[in-house]
Amino acid sequence: MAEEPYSMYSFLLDRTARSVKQYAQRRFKELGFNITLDQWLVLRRLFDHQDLNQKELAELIFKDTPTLTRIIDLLCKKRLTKRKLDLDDRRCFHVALTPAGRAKVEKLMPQVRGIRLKAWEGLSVRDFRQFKRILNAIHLNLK
Amino acid sequence: MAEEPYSMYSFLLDRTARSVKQYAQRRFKELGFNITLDQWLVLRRLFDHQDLNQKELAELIFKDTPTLTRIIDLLCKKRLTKRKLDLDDRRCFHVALTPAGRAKVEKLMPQVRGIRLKAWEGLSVRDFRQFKRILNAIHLNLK
DNA sequence: TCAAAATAGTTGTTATACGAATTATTCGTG
DNA sequence: CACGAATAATTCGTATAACAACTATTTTGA
Repeated sequence: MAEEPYSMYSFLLDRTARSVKQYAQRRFKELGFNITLDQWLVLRRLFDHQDLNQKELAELIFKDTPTLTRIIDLLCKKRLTKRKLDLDDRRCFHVALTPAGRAKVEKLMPQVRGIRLKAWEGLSVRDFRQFKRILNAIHLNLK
Repeated sequence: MAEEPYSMYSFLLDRTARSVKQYAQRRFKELGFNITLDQWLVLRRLFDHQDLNQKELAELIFKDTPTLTRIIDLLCKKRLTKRKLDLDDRRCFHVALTPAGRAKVEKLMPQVRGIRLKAWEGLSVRDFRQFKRILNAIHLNLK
């Protein structure tokens, strides 16, 4: 667009984000992971941080609480996570991996790294720094 | 993550894409546009290219045909677009703006530009070129 | 020419996205 | 202490996202 140099950024951003998600989802399916990418994000965070409540978890992965509730519902149905009532604050649940959930993260972690790296082929660490800086700047502009 | 320099790119990408969409959606609502951002994308393309069929339109905005069908359904219900049967190929519909749809695009265009530019505050044309290059590279890696 | 393949669009299912409203509980302040 | 405000989680409604299956046409290739 001649009169508007930035006009396509939001389209490119959205398109590429969906490409990445779609590719990962397809590979997850081909490899028989039996979880979605968003479910993976939750499992991965729980692997590093045990005993988060849903609010904290939602903030970590930048999703709202209704969305997180449903992801946790699905993960609990798959017996990969469990909810534990916080006796000090009975409004909260603490979410934790089950042994099966922990085993799943350990098993999938190297494969997920491979899937993620595919997108970055031919790009450098320097590119990554630029990319990160710009994405963060956009995000902060809209806070 | 120490062992994996690129590990957060997909998270940042997805988070920022959602920030942008969410911000635009909020402003659309505040300004009483009464359409979604995705519906806007369709209207905007139809403004430049009359008489596309749904397949062509889907490719332009990088969505699949079921998703586009549903967006067009909503736009037709709002009387902003109409479907016209192609007599040469009766599998196709041509989609066009109604007069109300065209008027809406003309009215909203400058406001949408303002919304879009908010995200880019403090960033340069040079940043945009980098950003575009990297997004396109990722997208092409996953084709 | 005519049956198989390809194509445009729709419908169904599952999951995510987001705002609004609701419930249960806890906090803050008078 | 009490009561209204704030908070954590859930539920609801609508829209998008992806994929599979389906219908109706058109194209193809033997």
